Amino acid sequence: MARPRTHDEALRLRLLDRAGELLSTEGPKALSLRRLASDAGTSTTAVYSLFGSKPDLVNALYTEGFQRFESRMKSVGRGADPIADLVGLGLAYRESALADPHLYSIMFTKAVPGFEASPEATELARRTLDPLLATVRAGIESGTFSDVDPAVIAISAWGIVHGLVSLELNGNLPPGLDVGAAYERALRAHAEGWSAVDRGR
Amino acid sequence: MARPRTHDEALRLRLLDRAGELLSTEGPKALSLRRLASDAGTSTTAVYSLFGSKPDLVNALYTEGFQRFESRMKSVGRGADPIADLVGLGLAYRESALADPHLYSIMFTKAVPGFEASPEATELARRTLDPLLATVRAGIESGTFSDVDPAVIAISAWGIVHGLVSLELNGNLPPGLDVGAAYERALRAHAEGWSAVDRGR
DNA sequence: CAGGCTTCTGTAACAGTGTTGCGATACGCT
DNA sequence: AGCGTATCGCAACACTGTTACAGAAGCCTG
Repeated sequence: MARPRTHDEALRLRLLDRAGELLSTEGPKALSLRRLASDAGTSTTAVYSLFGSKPDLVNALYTEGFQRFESRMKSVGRGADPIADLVGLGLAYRESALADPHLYSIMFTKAVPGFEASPEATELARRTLDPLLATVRAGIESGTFSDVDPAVIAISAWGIVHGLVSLELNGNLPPGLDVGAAYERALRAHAEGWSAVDRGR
Repeated sequence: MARPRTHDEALRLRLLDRAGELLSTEGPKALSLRRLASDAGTSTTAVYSLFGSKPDLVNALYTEGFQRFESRMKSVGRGADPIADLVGLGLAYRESALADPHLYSIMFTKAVPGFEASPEATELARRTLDPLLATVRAGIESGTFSDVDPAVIAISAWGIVHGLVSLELNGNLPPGLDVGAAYERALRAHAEGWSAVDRGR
């Protein structure tokens, strides 16, 4: 046997970087293998040796996005107030999305038509919710949140955060609105809606 | 002059029907003009006379989707309890999305790469929120909701509803979860979070 | 009823896409 | 040193959206 896996790592990174750049500046339509390869100074075949196919390349971006996302989520600590913690996670979510909108678009909206996330990537995405689940569980234990299935509260929180960010990135929100303030306010109202003390049960 | 606008209306409807069908059964990738025209028994050029381009055809589906959506939203009446009304609107939103998932995907997630909604279609989409705004305003007037900018509450409600439905349609929700029940519960918690009486202000 | 103008539609071409054989190259191991 | 294999570049295939160019079809005017 001879020459097992050389796989130019520099080229791999260059392709991924350029792919993200194309995605963010000109959208998914502009992400073509020929242009990508040409911009990176190589040929389309290199992409196939390095990644396998275009969906596989997108899958690499997908995991990259969720890795950054996971580290941001983990960096949000837990304090004394579960409601504040929940709001903090939501704010981190939005910051993450605004920091890499093009990654967000392939992570949560199917921006690249043929792409399906690999099982490993899907598992990584699922694991991203763990900090949220932990915060919810802590809030239930401390009696702050209603004693329901933690998954339900976590998904509810994920839903409002994801929905608001999607609407913002899609340009569906009315102009002139202070998005940041409205966002935080909505998150707080949502968290308080799950609060047990306010409703006396 | 001669032969002003004949524009076979039957063909137009046939194309739209088949386009929606292709979209729902095989996804956006399978929606090609050649196949669409072939299935409808005509040629690709007909699509260009009837609609203008592929994005314009998608725009027709987009408006179609929002028209159905608007009628569903309008059919949700207002009762005595603004919280129940808000939850009712959210349930109608989900039903609408589940009834036409393929339309939903082009209405809210950019499923077709090159497509941008026309100004008229965008205005129609904006108007869809009017019932929600009216319900929120009524709730503020009756003292049920906090006295903040109605747009903020409306967008918050839209956000959680849209987010949960997006997650559901994307398959991001954990298996084994009773989605309908969790959905309704989340909507109720959210609405109660905006309730003024519970928080004594 | 005939003619002509306009609108529409089908064929075929163009540029572009993802993907894949094929041959050549370059590299790591024996 | 040289063999063997992984990688890469070229070119082709089948497909996409779009459009130039005809031909056909219909409606209004005379």
